[in-house]
Amino acid sequence: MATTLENKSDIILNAALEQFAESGFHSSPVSQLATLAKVGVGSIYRYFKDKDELIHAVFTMVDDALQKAMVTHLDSSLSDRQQFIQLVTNLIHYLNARPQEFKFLEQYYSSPYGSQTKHAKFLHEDSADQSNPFVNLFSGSQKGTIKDLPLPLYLAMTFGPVIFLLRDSLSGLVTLDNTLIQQTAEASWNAIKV
Amino acid sequence: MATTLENKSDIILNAALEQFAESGFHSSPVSQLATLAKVGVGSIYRYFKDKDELIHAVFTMVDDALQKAMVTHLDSSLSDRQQFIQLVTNLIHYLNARPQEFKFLEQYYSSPYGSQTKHAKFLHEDSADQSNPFVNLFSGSQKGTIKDLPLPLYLAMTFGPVIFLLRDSLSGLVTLDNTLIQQTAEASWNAIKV
DNA sequence: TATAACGGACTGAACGTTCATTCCTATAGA
DNA sequence: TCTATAGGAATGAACGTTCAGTCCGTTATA
Repeated sequence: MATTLENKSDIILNAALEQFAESGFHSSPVSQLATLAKVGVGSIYRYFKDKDELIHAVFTMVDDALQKAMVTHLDSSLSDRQQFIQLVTNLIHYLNARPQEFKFLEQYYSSPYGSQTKHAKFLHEDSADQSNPFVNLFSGSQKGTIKDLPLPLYLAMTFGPVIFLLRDSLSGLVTLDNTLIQQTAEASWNAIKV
Repeated sequence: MATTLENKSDIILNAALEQFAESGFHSSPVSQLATLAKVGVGSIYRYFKDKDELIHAVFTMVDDALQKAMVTHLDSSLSDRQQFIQLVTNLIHYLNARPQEFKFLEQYYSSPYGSQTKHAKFLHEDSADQSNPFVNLFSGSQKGTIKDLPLPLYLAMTFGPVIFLLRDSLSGLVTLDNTLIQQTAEASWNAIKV
């Protein structure tokens, strides 16, 4: 028996991502999610307690993939500068190619759902995790390669501009070509380097 | 005869701002707005065609005030560096003191409502407006004080980090004291200066 | 001045619609 | 046949919007 390529729960999650990104949480009736997923309404409630749980599950799926994408090719043999630019570049390329994921995250974070979740990850437990290449990078201040600034400011200078640009790219105001991506990564680096 | 301090339309707008910031557009029934504004439901529909128009009107009110706040003390006798830092500082102080305005704007921009509106202002008509101190500032590349970069990147480096930090401040992850504000403004400046 | 009629601002109960969720029937696998 | 899974019509709650009636300041009349 051939196993289905995706199990039903994943089919629902991906349909939900598409619909949420397109129409927003509140203009995405469960009935419509069901139609898009080619599934009965009832089936959605077999896999997810309610619509809220479904939204959180989509977030987890999207966020996990993003975390992985961010740190690819980020090995510690590279200079701090190279690592930083790699990270920013990863982030832009990944999200710019995935407007649905980006729209979903934007919406999630600026809604009651994401207000708790947050990227608090970086500000708390992870800070102590020495195996996280991301955290290691920002300890560069001890090596004298980046300024000694509060962690939240590193994060703001790294992610803030990227998010802003991605928004503009998504709405067609900007074309995020390789030149612009490189300029962005370097400008951010200049903001925090010594 | 003493005129009322606020007319009814303003009372409704302010109540709506408060409620929207607190609960989001979709968890703010018109009936609740009416209660908060101490007004009958019907009165809201005397001043605004429907809920959508009310949301857009709140945006206009908030955005106008923000635009003004941003360019205070921004006269062209100051150096480009000083002007830039003044602008970023203005922005942070203003919005950090007004969580409702900030939450509302965040929500508005990442919703179907704001997807059209956008800050496209800066990218289009205003670009030619020589009297706008904001636009003048970014022409500094011709004077050799800031790098020659695409306008969208200036905007991203200016507003991106600020928005990111304000989010963290709002959720209590960061305290935006004067030191941090100054560090932020300077880091952004370093990103774009020659 | 005293009284009556007018008209626009205001109100909230009622309406129709939309939605999340439930529940019961149909189907497939063992 | 028995059990687990899927489906979608039915349900009831919540919402945006309407509108018939009320209120009250102003104007006209005597």
